[in-house]
Amino acid sequence: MAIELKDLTKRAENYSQWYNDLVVKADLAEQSAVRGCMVIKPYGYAIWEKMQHELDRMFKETGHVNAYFPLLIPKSFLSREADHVEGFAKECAVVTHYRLKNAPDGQGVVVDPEARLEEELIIRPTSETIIWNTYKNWIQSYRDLPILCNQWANVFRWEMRTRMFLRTAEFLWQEGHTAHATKEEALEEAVKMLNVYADFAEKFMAVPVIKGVKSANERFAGALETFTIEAMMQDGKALQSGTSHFLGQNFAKAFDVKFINRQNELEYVWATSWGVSTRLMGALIMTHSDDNGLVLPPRLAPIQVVIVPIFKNDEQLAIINEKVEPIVALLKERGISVKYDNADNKRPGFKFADYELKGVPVRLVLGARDIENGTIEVMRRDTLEKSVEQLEGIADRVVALLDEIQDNIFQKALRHRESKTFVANSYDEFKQLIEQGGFVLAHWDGTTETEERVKEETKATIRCIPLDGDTTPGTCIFTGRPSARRVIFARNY
RNA sequence: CGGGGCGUAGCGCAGUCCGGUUAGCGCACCUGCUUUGGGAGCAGGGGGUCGCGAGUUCGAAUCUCGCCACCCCGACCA
Repeated sequence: MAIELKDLTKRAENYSQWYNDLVVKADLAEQSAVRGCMVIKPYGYAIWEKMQHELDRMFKETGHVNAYFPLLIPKSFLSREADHVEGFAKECAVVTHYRLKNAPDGQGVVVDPEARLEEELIIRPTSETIIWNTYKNWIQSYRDLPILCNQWANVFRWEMRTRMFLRTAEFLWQEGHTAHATKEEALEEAVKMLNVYADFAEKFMAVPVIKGVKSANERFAGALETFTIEAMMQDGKALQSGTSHFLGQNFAKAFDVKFINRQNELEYVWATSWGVSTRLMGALIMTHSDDNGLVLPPRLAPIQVVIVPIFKNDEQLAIINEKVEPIVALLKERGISVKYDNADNKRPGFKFADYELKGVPVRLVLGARDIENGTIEVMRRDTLEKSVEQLEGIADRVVALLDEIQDNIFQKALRHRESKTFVANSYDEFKQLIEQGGFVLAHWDGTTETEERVKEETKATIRCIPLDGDTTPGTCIFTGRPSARRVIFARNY
């Protein structure tokens, strides 16, 4: 991990540069040889696994079950829903053949032209189509509803431009796909899952989010309504961190999924879909990290506590080992993931810097001095503050400290968002505020046309129409026409 | 897909303009000794199809053409 400390501040000035140079090297991910795809290294994957674990638990608590659907989708499926195909057609990878053969010139292999597929297959950019094609066979009666399935999978979108974690060609995600007997129930489901996402973001990732509805322009291809959670990164740009879609009967109609309702009438099924992806890793990194590296929320940190011994020889280490053992046991008892790094091939200073880079929330240091005094050094990653404390009862204080860190980084991110959230009452004011970065609350006349014009002129888009907050009507900053309420504008990733 | 940049050891780079000893430097790696409370010091050592393919030339990391990949800005998107 060849990170020059003196370079970090400099790198932080250019966020993307920092992001790639520091975070990628911090054992999280690296570009693979495949265009726009990423390798997530073990430490980074461990963070994703923690996220998966918590989300999966929350999905199950809300009555969902996991299933798995095929990676390859017949091309014709994509064209069934008009908006959907328009939204995804431009970024689909297509499988055309099923066999290779030895090259005629003996050099390597070539695609066997004899093995052309009758119908091309699309590598799923999202699974609505193949899932609804399957649901058709699962649903006959209102008694078969609702279907509340989630899938953990990879998807692939041939993006023109990729960005590590935020927009890779292949990414990991979960996609929930539900089927309901009534519109009300489907809408309720979409909102319920939005709330699950918001809870996860705030309680586990310690990332404050704004829940809202997307404007027609930013809506998911094929949805009637898209709900979103929007987070603000440290540079003031917005990041769409999760979406939940009310799909109406669009996919049911496209795939002819009908059911007999209680009145013995044939009716189309109502649908939702919702997803979060490895983009959340990007959100986590870009919300909390500092010049020393990652800052992970304790609830998602693969290693929550690291213990570093300071010793000059084996005898000293043996004494420290003895002291550390019960601490490790006590912490594990309390469900804390703890690593005791007593390797003698790296010096303490190196370990300190390394675990900071990896974002380990709490570091305990124990040396001969502490053994003598019955003390232990405690360092918290969020503030980098060190304190010397009594060894006695340290496990309980560490547990409390982890909670404190979790809360502190959330509050810090919240304060940051609040300090960069502005109200604009004129277009001039709006342009100036957008330029300095952050969320700008402004009145909008509700038209796609206005949104497009503002985007062209300022690069800012409507991130969402918030579900909560001020609903006082006013006049559009751009056209002066009536506006129902203020919406959030920002530049985004 | 348009504009710009870049590709040389695991990582970061110099060398390229103006072709010419054995392709360098820092970090990392290996060995030894000394060190160990904030990224250790000294000594020695290993590691390269210079992105790929053609071409020009007595000679190419260096010049020409083609291709590929990555980064940044746009358009597109989670």
